Amino acid sequence: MLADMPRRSAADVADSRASAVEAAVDLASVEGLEGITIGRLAGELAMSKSGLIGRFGDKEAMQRAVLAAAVERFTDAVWRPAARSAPGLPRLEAVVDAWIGHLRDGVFPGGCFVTTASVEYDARPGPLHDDVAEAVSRWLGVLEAEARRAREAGDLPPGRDPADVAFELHSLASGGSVAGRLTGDAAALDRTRAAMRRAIGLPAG
Amino acid sequence: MLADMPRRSAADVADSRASAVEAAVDLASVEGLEGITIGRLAGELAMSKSGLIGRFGDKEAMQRAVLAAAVERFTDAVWRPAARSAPGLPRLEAVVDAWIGHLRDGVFPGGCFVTTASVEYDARPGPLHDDVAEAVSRWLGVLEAEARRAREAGDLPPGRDPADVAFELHSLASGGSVAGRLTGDAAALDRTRAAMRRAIGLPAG
DNA sequence: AGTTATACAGAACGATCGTTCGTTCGGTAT
DNA sequence: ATACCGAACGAACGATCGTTCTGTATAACT
Repeated sequence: MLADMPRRSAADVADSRASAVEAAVDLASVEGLEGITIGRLAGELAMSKSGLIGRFGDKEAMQRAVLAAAVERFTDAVWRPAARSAPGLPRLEAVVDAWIGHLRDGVFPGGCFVTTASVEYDARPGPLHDDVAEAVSRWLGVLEAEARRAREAGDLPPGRDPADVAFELHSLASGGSVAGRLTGDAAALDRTRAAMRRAIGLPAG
Repeated sequence: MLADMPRRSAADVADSRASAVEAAVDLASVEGLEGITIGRLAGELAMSKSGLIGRFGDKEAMQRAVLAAAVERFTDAVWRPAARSAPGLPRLEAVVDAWIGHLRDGVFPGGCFVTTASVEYDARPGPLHDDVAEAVSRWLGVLEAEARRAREAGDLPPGRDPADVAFELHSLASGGSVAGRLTGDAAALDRTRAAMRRAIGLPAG
């Protein structure tokens, strides 16, 4: 017997909390993690403020859960598909395509969630800063490892620092997504994709 | 006679309002343009909320004035010094150095102001969105014109689209500044500078 | 000197913020 | 059948939000 199992239907509970978090991810991708309001979110979910926040404890815990869910959504949309490609340069190429694709498909209604969160907390200390920084660092580490494998396979110039490659890919995707969305430049994602491919020595095609 | 001149000492009035705006720029570069609070700002300036907001009319007008001042500060720090270099590639090179330099020097205590504002308003319509978009578009236009001159001088590959170059430079600076600040990567600005130089065909040095 | 306009303080407005209660209700275990 | 847990509610808390109004002191102009 599982002594610490939830007494109530586990599926229902998880669904309720998970759907709240997913709605909050969409809202926060537009308004920012700091722009979330318990009242507004509760209104959209047709539940009471106290009922909503009771699931998390306090607002900060909710924000952290929302961030974690957004990272998960990004991983599902970008990393998981790309990880099916062969390690090294092919996988980096697939990452670029999935990355651009998830921006084009509107996986986050307000643009790249992690970028929004990065800007919100890059100059403000606290647990959320640390969470965002940890997520970005981990992603950069993944990219760097892949770039290193590509270099070892001879698919990148030997002088090219894998950490530089990772950082450049991230900067391009992050900055390009914001600028394109802001100015309404329809070609922005194409420009970004071409620049990212250039960064890993691939033809623009 | 100047019929519509301010009745009060024009210099004093301008100073008072200007210093409020400058303080607000510093605050907003950390907390965001949306994170500014009339109460907080008034407290820092040791004046009343009503006295402060009376200078602008309402909060949105104040935010627009703050944004305009931040753009001016960026122009002073980045464009004006670089514009002394010869048009084309030399000027682009100077822009890169001034751009990185203003980030390194902490011209904005919370990182690049326009990037913060871009993220805040890239998914939210309104006058502030339009102001930010206009500022970014103008800056991209300046970069593009310079890239075009560089290409005409034969300092850039003929196949390279000047708009692509401008967009890539902006993406790198914007995204790199945020990621570096967030993760505390001391080498981030160097990486960004190297990537920006690569984007205009210059050696990393 | 008298008049006028302005800058600012102070107080108050309704709204909303995040949080904390006490209560109710449905489901599970004993 | 009883006890209990957890989810969710409605109501209220003090704090703060942006805004408005009123009074006043001061500077500028006649």
